[in-house]
Amino acid sequence: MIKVLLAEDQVMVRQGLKAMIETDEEIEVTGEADNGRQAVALCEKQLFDVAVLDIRMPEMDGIEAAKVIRSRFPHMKILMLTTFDDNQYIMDALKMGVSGYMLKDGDTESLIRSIKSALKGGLSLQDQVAAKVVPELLKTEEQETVDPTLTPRERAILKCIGEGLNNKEIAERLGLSVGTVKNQTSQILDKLELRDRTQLAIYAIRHRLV
Amino acid sequence: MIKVLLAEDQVMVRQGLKAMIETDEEIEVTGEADNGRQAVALCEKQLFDVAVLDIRMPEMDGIEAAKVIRSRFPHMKILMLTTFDDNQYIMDALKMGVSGYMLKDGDTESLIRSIKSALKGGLSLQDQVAAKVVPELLKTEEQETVDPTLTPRERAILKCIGEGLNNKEIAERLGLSVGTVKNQTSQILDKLELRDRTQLAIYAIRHRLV
DNA sequence: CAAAAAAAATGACTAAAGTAATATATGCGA
DNA sequence: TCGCATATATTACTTTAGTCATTTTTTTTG
Repeated sequence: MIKVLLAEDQVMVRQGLKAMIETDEEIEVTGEADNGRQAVALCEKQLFDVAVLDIRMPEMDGIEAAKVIRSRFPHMKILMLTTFDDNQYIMDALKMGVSGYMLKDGDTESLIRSIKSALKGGLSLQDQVAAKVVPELLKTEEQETVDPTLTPRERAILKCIGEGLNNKEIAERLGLSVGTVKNQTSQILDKLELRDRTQLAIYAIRHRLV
Repeated sequence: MIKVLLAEDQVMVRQGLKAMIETDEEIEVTGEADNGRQAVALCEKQLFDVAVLDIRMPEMDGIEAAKVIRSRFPHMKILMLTTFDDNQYIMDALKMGVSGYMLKDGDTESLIRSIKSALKGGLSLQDQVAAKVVPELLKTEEQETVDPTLTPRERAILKCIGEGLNNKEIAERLGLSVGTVKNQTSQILDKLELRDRTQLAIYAIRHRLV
């Protein structure tokens, strides 16, 4: 039997959710809370497999509660429940490793499916949520294009600078003289309209050369 | 009626999928292809709403096909279908903006749900896939902790260095003398066991001070 | 208030970075 | 093979960065 803790401040909604969840005979709601603080308190008295937490609650909100539960009862899986697909909340929740982020307007089945999936290590994201959050996450991944007028050699040097090497080390690694490295560096500075190697290192990192 | 293009090289599997999809009376498979090239060719003759593409196909694989379809027929939604939850494929697919990444072992319903969701702008990720890919995406987000022995002033200087300022500029911005900035910089280098400001800039960026 | 601690400044120095003009190779097409 | 372009080197020079010992100023605190 899967033991679920349900935290939601609106009693009607909570009862609805409870009934909904318990239509599945493998799941039982063995604890109910009005707010995050109560939820945490319950965790200290009883054992649960999954916590279903509303994001917005008085006293202690769902994110805070999730944080506490995560650290004190690491075996528990956490599903966040919300009315809004607020971007910042989603990120915060995902960062702390919740097992799902559900909109309340979803159907019965999907909540039940998520509870079971959570226990198997899955992460349930409703399609609308995923559509919003994945591009956001990918944004940091995409690299800006580096100046195409840079020669391969110049790129190599730029990469070295981005690794924090000094001219002597770069010369050794690339089999050049220190003077050449300096000259090339000047070239690169010219092309990229930057001033010194520190700015080059920043450029290299921001353009994911390193 | 939703028009679906189904590309999958194994005929048996394809027929199975087709039957599966067409249990829903709103959806119709109006095109079938053995490989990516055929799929693209079909798109040029017929109109489809959604393309369901197997990742691994002869001639032109699903990723390639998706890329072409994405650019030539941007109104079409694309769902990737795969046996394996291969990380690299997932990333590639997500980057090009597919509407779903499904494992073949999923149930009938979920594929149908995904097709409909795709048309509404949703992104379907199965729980196992999401559980794998989201932490991967978050990894780049999480900041490493900066050395706690740094004083606020030192942090400020480190941040400036990370922005590519030289000592004079830092002195002006923080209302210090150039000499002080140099001294402080030496301090920071000592604490972080680094050699020069270029390495400091790299440190600052990697630790998200800038 | 006065001693101690912390923060900021100075000056003198060395090392490294960056600039610029010029020289020397090295490869490649006419 | 000549000549031209490109890559690499050399040299000499200026500027900036970084070190260190020491001093001044400010802040803290007994």
